[in-house]
Amino acid sequence: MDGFQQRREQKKKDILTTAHGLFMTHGIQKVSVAEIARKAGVSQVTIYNYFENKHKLIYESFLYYVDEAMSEFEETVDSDLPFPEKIKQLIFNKKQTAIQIHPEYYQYMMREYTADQGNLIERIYAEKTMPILSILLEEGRSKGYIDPSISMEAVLFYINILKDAMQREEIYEKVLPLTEDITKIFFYGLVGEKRE
Amino acid sequence: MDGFQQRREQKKKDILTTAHGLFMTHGIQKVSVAEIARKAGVSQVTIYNYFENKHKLIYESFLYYVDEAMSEFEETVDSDLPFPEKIKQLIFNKKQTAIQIHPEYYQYMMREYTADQGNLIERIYAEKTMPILSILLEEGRSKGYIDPSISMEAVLFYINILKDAMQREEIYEKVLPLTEDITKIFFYGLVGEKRE
Amino acid sequence: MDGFQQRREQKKKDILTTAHGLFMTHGIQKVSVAEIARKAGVSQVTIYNYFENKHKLIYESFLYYVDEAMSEFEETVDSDLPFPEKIKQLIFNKKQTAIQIHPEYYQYMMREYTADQGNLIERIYAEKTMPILSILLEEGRSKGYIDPSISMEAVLFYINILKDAMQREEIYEKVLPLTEDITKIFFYGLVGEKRE
Amino acid sequence: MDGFQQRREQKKKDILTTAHGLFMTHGIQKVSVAEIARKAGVSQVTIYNYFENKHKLIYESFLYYVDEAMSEFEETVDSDLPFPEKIKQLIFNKKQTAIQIHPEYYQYMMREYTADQGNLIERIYAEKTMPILSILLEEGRSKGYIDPSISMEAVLFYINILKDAMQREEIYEKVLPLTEDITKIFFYGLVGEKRE
DNA sequence: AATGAATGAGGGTTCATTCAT
DNA sequence: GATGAATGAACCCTCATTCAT
Repeated sequence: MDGFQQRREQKKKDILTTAHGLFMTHGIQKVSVAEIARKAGVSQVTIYNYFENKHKLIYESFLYYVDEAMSEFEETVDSDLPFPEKIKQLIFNKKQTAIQIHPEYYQYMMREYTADQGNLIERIYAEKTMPILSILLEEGRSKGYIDPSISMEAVLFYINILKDAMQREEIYEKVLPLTEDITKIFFYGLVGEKRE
Repeated sequence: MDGFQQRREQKKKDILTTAHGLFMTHGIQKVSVAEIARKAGVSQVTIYNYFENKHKLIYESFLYYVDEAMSEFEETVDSDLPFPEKIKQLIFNKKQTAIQIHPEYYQYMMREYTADQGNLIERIYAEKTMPILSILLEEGRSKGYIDPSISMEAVLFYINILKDAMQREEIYEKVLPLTEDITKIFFYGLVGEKRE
Repeated sequence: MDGFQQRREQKKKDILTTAHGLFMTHGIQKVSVAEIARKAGVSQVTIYNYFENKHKLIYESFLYYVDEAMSEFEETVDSDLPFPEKIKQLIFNKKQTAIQIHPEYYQYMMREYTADQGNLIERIYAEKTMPILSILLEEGRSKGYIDPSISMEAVLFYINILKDAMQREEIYEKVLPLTEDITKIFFYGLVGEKRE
Repeated sequence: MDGFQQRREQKKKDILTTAHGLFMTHGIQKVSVAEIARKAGVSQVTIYNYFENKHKLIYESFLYYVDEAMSEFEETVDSDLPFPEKIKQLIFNKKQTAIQIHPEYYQYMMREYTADQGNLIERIYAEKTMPILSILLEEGRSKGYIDPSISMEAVLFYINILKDAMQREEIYEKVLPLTEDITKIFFYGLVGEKRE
């Protein structure tokens, strides 16, 4: 990739992250292309040169974000933390964008891509999330942390919704003090750990 | 309330439910006042006569929805189902709007009312959800279903996120077969029910 | 039709004629909706309230124009001028919009409506122009002005292209002095009237 | 002209014909410089290097087209076909771009060059079309095909409008079966050839 | 109280044209 | 001389809101 290509790629990335940031803060529909352009320091038309559509921009910004999320996710799973720590990190580590698709995007993608690429999201889960996750859960099972009768899907579901909740600033702040309780419930359930 | 007032109230309710329905299906920002007016069979101006703003309309539509949700919630709690059934119903009964505030509204409210009424949602939780929920959880504790060392907030949190997930059509469909597993995890955790 | 309707109808007509006028002078694509609005003394949005689209506006403006043209045409045919005079009037009377569809519209309609309503224009010819014209030509034949072996289509074709040419300001001016010659050719051809 | 110049000239011609082709198919205003560049396989800027303006490009493309038309026209006139055949060919030979200026250009030129070069078109007629045509018509007269009392302008006018009509695909197709009738009218008029 | 009509402001998108390499 | 990148201006269109009846 030569200098041209590189600068182009860089600028594209700049626009993408600017857009993504704005989308996350103000929602997708409320952010105008003009605003993105202003904040990214380029002309509106430049954005169109790179992305053709607002739609496409959202789409690519979404993919970009998914990619980032996935590599972070993989990193955690591959790390040599003890299993419960990995789980905790997955759920509570705010920096981690991972696993879960942010509701803002989710809703947008669902609304706009129902027929065609609605399965896009399913594909991402099937091809990216699940494979990595299954490694993690296998580890959990083999080390006796996970009831083997429980399906992987159900576990993923819980991790997802927990992660999802943590993504929301307001919730995150409020439940941070509850970290211990939440983890406890996750591992031992409402009934609690009362084997003697 | 005389006939006039009644008809007025009725019309207001009509507009409210029409609006709410559209908001849930197409998102809040995508629904125009004109569309609501058309579907409710009134003029746009009538909507303004009743609600002053699109903002206010959303706001009232939100409150209306919360109220409905709460009475349904209360009903379940007050019923004489066994405790685990109540929990299941809370989480999986699709008809139940209850407890949880729909993400669409949530996001909107958060975005628009940050400073002022951001606490509105907190107030709803504090004044409506929690009191009812605490009754339910007290029952759970007294009947030995809940580890007493776990905070009510944490339990509410779980119920909330589970409920929240169930609100999303796509998720609901996919996890319905997982009902048993999900309940199991909720009561006994990842580790599973393996006492002595 | 009550007062409301009437005023509405009138305003619609105003916009229509304004638009038509501008289209004729500056071409269709060069005229912006904003310009029409300005010249018609209404807001741009009002135009959209009435016509939904620039496309639709053009379309209706086209139909409006065709209608006008047809009634003028009919009037001439029904008048009690002698046959050659009718022909002359048809061809040279500038006020007459008649018969022929203006090239500007023609091209636009053709370009945009190829598949669907491309036949729209043909339909207009078939259902409106031809019936009236056939009356005229029948008269011409019966009075010995027209060689009966010549097809009606061929005559219509000539009238059309002559009329068409007259619609163009620049040509009209230049050929007005040629009126006699042109008529002569039309009736007696290049070879001229040199019988016996 | 050296190799450089030649290649330059060739590229210019390529752009010109590409542009001309697109103009004829989609209209002048609807074709963007970007589209021409893409189809001609050059950069947009290259087009600007050669033509300075879209305007100028149109203009040159117009001249290019006129030149071609004229040489074809001349060829026909100079050929040794019998006079009526020449006329027929002039009118009906589709390949012939000749004499007549295509309405698309005509309108555009008229609209943009009204004051200044509006006479450009007149000049073309005066300096190019008429001289050639007059040769043809002289031939027609001398051979008894043309009533000498008819002005050359009037004849040119007829040929023009006939040619013009033939340029329009839709019309061409429809009147091709009428060839004989149209020619007949052209030579003998409506009244028909009824000398005994 | 209710409506049809009207509007200012703003959003996405396209285009002819210029800049920098 | 040729190109990829960038842009200001303009265009079509939508929307929440107000006016007049």
